[in-house]
Amino acid sequence: MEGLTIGRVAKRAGVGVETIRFYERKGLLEDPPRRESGYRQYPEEAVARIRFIRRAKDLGFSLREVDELLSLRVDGRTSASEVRRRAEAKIEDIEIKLAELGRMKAALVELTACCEGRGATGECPILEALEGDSRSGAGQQTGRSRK
Amino acid sequence: MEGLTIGRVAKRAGVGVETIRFYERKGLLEDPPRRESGYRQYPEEAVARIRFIRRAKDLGFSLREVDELLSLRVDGRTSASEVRRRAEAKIEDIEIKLAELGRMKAALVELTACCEGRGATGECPILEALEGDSRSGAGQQTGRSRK
DNA sequence: CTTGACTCCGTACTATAGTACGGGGTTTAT
DNA sequence: ATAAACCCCGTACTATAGTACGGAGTCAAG
Repeated sequence: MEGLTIGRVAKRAGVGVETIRFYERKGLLEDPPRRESGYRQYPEEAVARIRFIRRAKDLGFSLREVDELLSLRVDGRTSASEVRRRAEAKIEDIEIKLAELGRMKAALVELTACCEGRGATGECPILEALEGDSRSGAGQQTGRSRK
Repeated sequence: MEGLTIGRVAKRAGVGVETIRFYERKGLLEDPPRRESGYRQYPEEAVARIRFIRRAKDLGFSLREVDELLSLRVDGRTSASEVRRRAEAKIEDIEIKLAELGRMKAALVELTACCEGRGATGECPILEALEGDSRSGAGQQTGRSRK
């Protein structure tokens, strides 16, 4: 047999068959070749692509954003400088997420340390830890953050 | 005036009024005291709490998970060791996210460097960068990751 | 003391990201 | 060669996270 069936791809990627068809409809997965019967035939790479989609989604990227990430390549329609610009924008997004996650982790670490000592914590220890620790959004206003 | 109105909280937190009522219904925000008229009166901290919800959500946590994070405190119903256990589990979740984001960032950095040089990139540079770079999920299987 | 902005509440609607269903054809293992 | 398992497609349904609506009451300024 030539290529993977949708079911095999689904199993390897840890998703349902319907999810793959859904991603295809959404344009996140290009339409794979078919055999005469109409059955989809996937190359091995499809699995990595789906795993990437899943991971990115769990990191708070929407499918639209994931698509943007996956489309970052130089081709006829997109120049190298354009790709570079877009990639840099994404890197910035990621750096923000990294910083936020770092702060959140620090707050939780502080919380576990705190748990060690006394028997009861305050109203909302995470927020307290987050505020006491460093200020970068809890203060007055970080600016317009609505889309 | 005593406390903030819902509209003021919304503006400061960068969300709509309805979102705050929604979070209240979901139990993410405890019901604030009211004045005789029925108007909600929020303490200053409510703003920080809402900002936290927003940030955590953007990091890929569901509202249920955010609630779990916010509920991590020692009180009558929860022992210190239990809180510690749960906090540690969350820290692990975060560490996974941090690692994934780090890998994704590295892939994008590689991509921008690549853009510098030649004029066109491969099929899907991000996935290529992710695979060539280090293997930690692209290989065989990281385990059952479906819920 | 009234007018415009704000709040109340319940209900309904929207977008996103899947999941499930069902009637059919196809593959494959026995 | 036949049944179990798999795949096709379109459509419909679900959960999550909001958004919008509308009629009524409240507040703050002129």
